[in-house]
Amino acid sequence: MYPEPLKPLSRAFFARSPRRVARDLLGKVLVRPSKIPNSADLTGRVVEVEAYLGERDPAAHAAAGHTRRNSVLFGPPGYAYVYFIYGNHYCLNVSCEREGRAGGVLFRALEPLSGLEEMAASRGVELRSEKDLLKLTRGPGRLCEAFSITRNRDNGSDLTSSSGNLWIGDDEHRAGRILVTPRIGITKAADKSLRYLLSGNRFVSGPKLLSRV
DNA sequence: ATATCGATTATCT
DNA sequence: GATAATCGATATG
Repeated sequence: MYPEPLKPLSRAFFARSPRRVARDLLGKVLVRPSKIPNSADLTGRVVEVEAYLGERDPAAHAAAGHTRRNSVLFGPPGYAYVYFIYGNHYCLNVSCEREGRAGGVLFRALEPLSGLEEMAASRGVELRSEKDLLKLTRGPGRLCEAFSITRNRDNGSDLTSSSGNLWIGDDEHRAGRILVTPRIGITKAADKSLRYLLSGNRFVSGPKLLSRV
């Protein structure tokens, strides 16, 4: 299934700028141990992320300063920041930088690898054709629903521990060509190019990249 | 194919 | 009271 066994990423991996963490997260694997006995863990390869820079980034939740909601972003690196948005969806980030300095990376899309049936059940979709795979983890709200990620369960959990119930692994997969574009779904600082994605991967969210005139 | 809009709630002004 | 790091449904070319 994987080129190499999955090894959790180190704390030091996340103790860097969100830009570098975001770029290096492409190709890594998000892991949710299955809650159903004897069934496959939920795993997906990271194919699209966005960097959020901290208090000086108007689009970042940290821009408002330290609040109860965003406190994970100001804590140590490698922890899950999960928030609820539009009354409907959760989004998953991982904290970066160091304690006291906010920064994070938003997971925008995964390529599902294992546990697809359980993901489909959580998403309420039927897997009839190849195209249905795109409904599982393409988009930040969708991937959270597929992995049953909620604020109550997952906000503040350590993503560097393979004994935790959500973590990020490295199987030494080589990421392909990386594209950098402006972030999407935001209104502030929408011009900054802080979205990183694997070129040509069909699980990347958003409109297809066309040559703009 | 792209465009617009409603859902539904935590958070902040 | 307004807004939001979204999604899915509906409308229209």
